[in-house]
Parts: sequence; C-alpha cells; structure tokens
Amino acid sequence: MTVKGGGVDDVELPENIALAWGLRDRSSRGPKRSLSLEQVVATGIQVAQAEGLPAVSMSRVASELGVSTMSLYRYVPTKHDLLDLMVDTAFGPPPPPRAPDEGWRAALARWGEGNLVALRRQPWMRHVAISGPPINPNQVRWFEYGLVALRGTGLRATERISTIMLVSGYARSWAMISLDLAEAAARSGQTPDEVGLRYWRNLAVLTAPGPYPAIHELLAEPFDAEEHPDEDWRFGLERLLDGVEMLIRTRASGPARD
Amino acid sequence: MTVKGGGVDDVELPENIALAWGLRDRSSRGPKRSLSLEQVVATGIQVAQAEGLPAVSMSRVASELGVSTMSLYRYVPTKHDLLDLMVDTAFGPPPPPRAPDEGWRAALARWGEGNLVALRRQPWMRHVAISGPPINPNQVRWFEYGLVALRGTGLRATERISTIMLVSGYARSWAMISLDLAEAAARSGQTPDEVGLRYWRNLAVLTAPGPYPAIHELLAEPFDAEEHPDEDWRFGLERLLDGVEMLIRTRASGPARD
DNA sequence: AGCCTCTGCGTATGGTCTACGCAGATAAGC
DNA sequence: GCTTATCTGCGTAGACCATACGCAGAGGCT
Repeated sequence: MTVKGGGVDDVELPENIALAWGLRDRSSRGPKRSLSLEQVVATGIQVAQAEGLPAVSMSRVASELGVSTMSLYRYVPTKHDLLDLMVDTAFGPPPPPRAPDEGWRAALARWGEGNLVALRRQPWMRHVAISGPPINPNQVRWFEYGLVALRGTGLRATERISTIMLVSGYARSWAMISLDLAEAAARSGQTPDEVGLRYWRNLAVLTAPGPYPAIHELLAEPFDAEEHPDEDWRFGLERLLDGVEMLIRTRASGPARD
Repeated sequence: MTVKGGGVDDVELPENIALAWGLRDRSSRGPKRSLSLEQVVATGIQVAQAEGLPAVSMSRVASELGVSTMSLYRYVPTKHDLLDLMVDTAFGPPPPPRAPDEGWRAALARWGEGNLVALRRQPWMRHVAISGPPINPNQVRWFEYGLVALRGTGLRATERISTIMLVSGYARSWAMISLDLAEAAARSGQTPDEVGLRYWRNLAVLTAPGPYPAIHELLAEPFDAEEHPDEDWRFGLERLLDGVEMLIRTRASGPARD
C-alpha cells in the first residue's frame, strides 16, 4: 500500500502507476514470490506477439508461466493494468532525442516515425485502448523526447503538447489503418493490392446507382495503387509538419516571445 | 445468399456489406420475421448509449427486444457485424456538403468538426475498432462529402484520400482523448480540471528525480488549464489545414496540373 | 395437398475475468 | 525458539460471454 520513499514522498499515487514505476514496497514477510512483475509482463507480450491480443488471457499467461490463473492477481490488480504495462514495455524507449545540430522538424519527424515503427513491430499494441495521458515510464520518456524536439521553437506549453499529440495520434491512426489492411489481406490469403482493388471495385458497384460524383471522379482517375507502401504516411506527416512550421515562423518573426 | 438485382449485378459482395446496404433478397417463404435488422441495430445503439458499449451483449439486446439470444443471429452473422452497423447508423449522415460559395478550407473544417460532433454525441462509438476503409452507407456518404470539399484544389486522388483520412483520424484521436478524460473524471466524481491537475502533479512527482528537462520546463510554465475546452482541438485542426493549404498553393501556382 | 424454406429458440460448449477464502511459508518481535 | 502477523500460490465458484447445432413448426409455392 505504501510507497518506497526515495525523494518521492507520494502517498496518493494510484496503484497501477506505482506498479509501473516499481514503487511498491513490500514488507519482506511471507514466502518469496515465485515470479516477478517483469516476467508476467514479458510473457503477456510474448503471447500477444505470437498469437495476437485475443490470445492474451489471464489463464493463458499463467499457464505459460507454469502457475495458476489466480496467482497472476498477486502481481497485477486487473487484466487491463497488465495490458497497460505490456504496452509500455513493448513500446520500449524512444529514438535518440534531438541532437544539438538537428532542427525541430527533422527531430519531430524522427520521433513520429519512431512511433510508427514501434507500433509496427508489435502490431497488437494498436488494439489496446489508450487509458489516458502519458504516465508510465516509457510513455513519459517518449513524451519528454517529443517535447525536446520542440524546444526553442517559441511554441507555448499547450501548443507543444498539442503538436506532439497531433503527431503521435497520426502515427497511431496510420498504423491502425495500414496494419488492419495488411492483416485483412493475410487472413484472406491475398496480397494487400488485391484487397485494395477489391475494395475499389465494391465501392464502384455500390455507388454506381447513387449520387456520388466525387467518388466517381476519384475512381475515374488513374490509380497507382501503392507505389511505395509508406509514401502516403510521408504525405500526411509532411502536411502536418508544414502546418506546424507555419505557426513557428509567425511566432519567431511576430510578437515578442512572452 | 443472392443479391437484389437492381442495376447492381454483384455476385461477390461480402455478406456484411450486402446487409448494410439492404441488398439481401430473401425469398418470401417461411414464417415472417418478427423483427427487422433496423430494429436490432437501433436497440443495440440504445443500449450502448444508455449503458456503454460493454453492456451491449447479444443476450442483452435480445432481451431488450423480447426475443431469445439466438434469434439475433438470424439478422446478423456476428456480433462484430452488429457493432459495425451500429456505428454506421449512429454516425448518421454527414453535415451539408461544400456550398458553391464555400472554400475548401471552411468546408473541410466543417466536415472534420462534424466527425467530432458525431463521436461526442455517441461516445461509445470510439471503442468500436474501425474495420477497414469506408464501405457502409453512411461512411460512404461521409467519404463523398469529404472529397467534395477538396474538389478543384488540384490535389491528386491519393492526396485527397490522405487528406481526408488525416482530418478524420485527427477527429477520432481527439474524441478519444477528450472523452476518456471526461469519463475518467466522471467516474471519480471530480471535475475534468481536477483530474488534469492531479495528472500534472503525479507527473511532477514521478519525473522529479529523473532527467526530464523538457517536462520540467513544461511544468514550470504557467498553465491556464483549459480556458475553453475546444481550443486545443481547434489548434490541431488549424495546423493541419495550414499544412494542406501550403500544398494546395504550390499545386495551384506550380507545375501545370496533370 | 405436399413440399421446401425459413423462422425462433433450447441446449450445450468452451471460453472470459475475478471475488473469496484457505493452507502453508516466511520473517519479525519477543 | 516460539509466537504471530503477513504474504504466498491457488482451488473453487459465480457470473458472464459468443456462438455451433439442430429441432419444431409457420407459411408461401407448386
């Protein structure tokens, strides 16, 4: 219940947060634990990675560890807390922070791409709902490095936060869409191109009788369906960064920085 | 199994899509159905709206309708198909399309805001995972109107699609974050401001001992935590539209439109 | 009239999370 | 060394969940 007292005197940290930061102090009485929280989390990740998030059940993780289902609840208050910890661990540390000679734009682009890469490496993560603002250790590190990229740009506090959320939200959206498509393709044993083609054909059939001029226009245009797979990702990212850059420019040359 | 033959001669539409567009032709033999698909979907929405998505179980919806659980499977192949239909219906029709005298930017802003409003009106929708590109009736209508907003901007087909996805993805991210926060607040009986304050305090405590200069900088800055609630939404949207506008300008004045 | 199809639904399978409480292990306090 | 408080893993059980399967009967079609 109480918390390890380093410089950190915090009576009121919610249990899941204390857990994530390794701040539970357990009195040394009683039998020794046969597992560690890290082991439990790692096993959860392993199962998720190998067989997908739905395969992650308490009983599955437990049997993987050779303990009973209910034992896990000595390590984790709730399944959802386990999932949160899995995500934080699986995300891993962020890419290196902005270097001294690096512009904010390049740094933020790298940071956004890091988000995408992490989600792609552990695709199950996209199905775990975000539970709130960044508070777990790796999440906080990512947050820090995102802010570092925007240092000295003249953006206000809330603007820096919003900008970072914009980029990470975009990475998440993109990861969801592209991975869902890829998985749908794999499930049906087709290439992603085939699935895409089938989609456009279906859309054409369905919209044929109705008033969908803009969609018909779209379908009439020649389509190089996916030259490079990540060109579209880049497109959105550049738009986004352009928008931020416009603001930063007005801030730099405009009214004195408050 | 077969499909109503209007101008639509399509042997191969997946079942869930045919269902959504009302294209199942059922031979008139056998007893009459006691329900309609629309009723089932509407009841699902009603339950979700009143008690949240987790309350939506097949047995719950069935008992609400006064039929047995398994009867629902005569209307819907799978629970997830029901959820998709619920989302499509609950989203409703998009806001009016771009008016003749309206610029693309105003129209796209309205469209994005429409997304947000829809998600806010039926907050449970954000927890239903997007199953793919827009194919259900209302989704397609939204898609159409989004494209209409970008007509005549000189953007290429893939660029128009990416732009729309950028905006709707942003609306979804934003809805998720803001609604999660609001719900967390409501659950703990506090105001959102209190929850936000508690978050910043926790973050301060946790990052105090570690190397988090940018976060400390952030925390040191004076915070008007949420003057108007939707100012941050506006911020991101404007950044995004600025980015798109930059591209459109280069397209308009740059190389001849292909 | 006879058939064939479609209806609603009862039953059953194989999962899910987790509340509760118990037996035994362990270390602190005396 | 003994007592005692505390913590461990875990067995049991409750309350759900989606859905496969198959049956009895309704009701148009021929």
